[in-house]
Amino acid sequence: MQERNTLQKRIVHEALIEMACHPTADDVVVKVQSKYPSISRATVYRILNKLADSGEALRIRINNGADHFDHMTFPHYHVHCNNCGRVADVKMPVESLVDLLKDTSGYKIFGYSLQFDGMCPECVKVEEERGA
Amino acid sequence: MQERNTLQKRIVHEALIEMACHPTADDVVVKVQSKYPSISRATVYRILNKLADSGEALRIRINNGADHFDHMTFPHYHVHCNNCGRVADVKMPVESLVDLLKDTSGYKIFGYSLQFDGMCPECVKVEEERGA
DNA sequence: TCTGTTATTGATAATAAATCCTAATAAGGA
DNA sequence: TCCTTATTAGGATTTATTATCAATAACAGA
Repeated sequence: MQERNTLQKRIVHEALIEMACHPTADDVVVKVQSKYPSISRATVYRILNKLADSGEALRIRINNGADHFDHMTFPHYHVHCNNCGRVADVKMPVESLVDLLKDTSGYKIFGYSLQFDGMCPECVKVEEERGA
Repeated sequence: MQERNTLQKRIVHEALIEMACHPTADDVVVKVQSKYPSISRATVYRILNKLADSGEALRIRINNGADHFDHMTFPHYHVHCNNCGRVADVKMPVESLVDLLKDTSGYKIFGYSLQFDGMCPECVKVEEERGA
């Protein structure tokens, strides 16, 4: 038996899809508890992590604050307002990244951070040796 | 009197420059305390934050762990190894981002996150009104 | 050089976010 | 239905970081 389809998983995933904004885990807890008061905070965190790991959701890390989550529909980027803390989608083609300062979306852009996730050559090697 | 040039600031900044890796705040605390045992953890955090705010250092947020810091020399990106947790520089031109999967650097790239920091139109407006 | 102001520090308490722990629960195969 | 075990609830705990505040020390001016 691999993975179980629980009420909690369905409700959390559904809540994330419904929330068009970019909620923090805690936002999701509040939302979900309005429908299902007995759900545990740890459960919501666990399910959100699983969704993020499987690629069904995106985790957005913000300086000086909690992680935000985003139901993945299409590849896109995010702007974080340093003032109010809100996170919004950016529908900007990657190619124009270099023209950041000319952005006319109404956002004042101070900077950006790009981070790759993967596995370094050393770890790839170890993994391969273990597999072989 | 604006900003004071203290021994602590000099030592922390110097340590960050010396550390070619991408240390966490705690790594820097350990390093700095080897030279200057009485320095406080809070002081190191405070100074690192100031460096990051002023653009002299870069804060790199990693899933599931402490922030890493990087002495800024030139614009570049980072790879985080999901396996060992190490962070390394990526000297990849932005233009080739779309060709991620063809990357031949030896890293297995699973994904990336790009995040802008700035101020949203609503906040820009409020700021302007307050200033005027 | 001495002195006063105040930015900064050290030490520790406090906070925030997320995870761990474990008994209880319930999904779903037989 | 029963059994196995993945999953949950709920609180305790951990980890990273910040707040607090008295003590210290930069540095401008006398």
